Amino acid sequence: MKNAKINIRELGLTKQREVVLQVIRNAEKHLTANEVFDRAKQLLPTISFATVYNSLRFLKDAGHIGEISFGNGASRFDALTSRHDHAICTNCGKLVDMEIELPGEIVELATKFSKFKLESIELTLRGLCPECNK
Amino acid sequence: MKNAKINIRELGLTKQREVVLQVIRNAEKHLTANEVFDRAKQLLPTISFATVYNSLRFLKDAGHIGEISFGNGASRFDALTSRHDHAICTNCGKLVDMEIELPGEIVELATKFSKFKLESIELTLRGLCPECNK
DNA sequence: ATTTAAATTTAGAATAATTCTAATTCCAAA
DNA sequence: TTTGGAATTAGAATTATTCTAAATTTAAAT
Repeated sequence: MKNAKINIRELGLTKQREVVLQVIRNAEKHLTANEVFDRAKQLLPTISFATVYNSLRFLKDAGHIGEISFGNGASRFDALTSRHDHAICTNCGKLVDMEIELPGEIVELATKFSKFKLESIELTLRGLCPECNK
Repeated sequence: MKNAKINIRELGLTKQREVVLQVIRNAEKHLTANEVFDRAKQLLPTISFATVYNSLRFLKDAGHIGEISFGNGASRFDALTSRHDHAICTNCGKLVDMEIELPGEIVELATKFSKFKLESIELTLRGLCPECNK
């Protein structure tokens, strides 16, 4: 057989990028770039900070991960399973994933209104998480 | 008559904060903190950068302005007229306000799902703006 | 096997964005 | 007036992210 070797570059998954993706997939919460770096370094001690950022961008552009960002502090990243929404606590910053089914008419309305070619759409709820609301 | 003088501090509107608010209200687009600073300085040359940031936080907490933030670059601020949504171009960063009426059931669902005490909820559409889609 | 060219990684510097600090000023109430 | 608390100022400090240039890795071509 010819060409038994897989061209890793075509898939775009270098060792470093794979590690970054694993870290994010295995995380119990949404990590910042810094946290991803710390964990990635445990798996691949030579990985550099710049590579983590490069990988995050690459993985995001490739649609493997999502970036969530609010007015405060660093962006956080999550594994993209499917379309989902977020709730963020205005007091402690706690971030929660939500699965809300958006009615088609809402999506249509937003697309028409903005005249944008839609890539993604999400709902963001801000408020107090149960702990902060006590 | 007693107490004819208004206690400016109770309203919270110092000269600086008023200027910042004016700048945002009069802006033809969504400004970054930096842009707000530049414009505020033209109206009130002694205003400092820190004060702009403090004022932005104050005005935001008071509900007079909104902060919009994506994974890239600086936050942007807009005058809060009423609840509204945003579309952001993934290519050029163009930011557009939208007025989409969210069905009550969606809001309810999100509130129930997250168990958060709701403060605000908004829709964010990402995609290509008409110019970038050509 | 070797060479090549392009992409990627690395380490650290540089930049951008935001917050903090300490001294000063402003303001309303006493 | 004096006073105490809040706000402002200037600039330093911190945090977050991107850039740079040299070294390395990779797949394809020789």
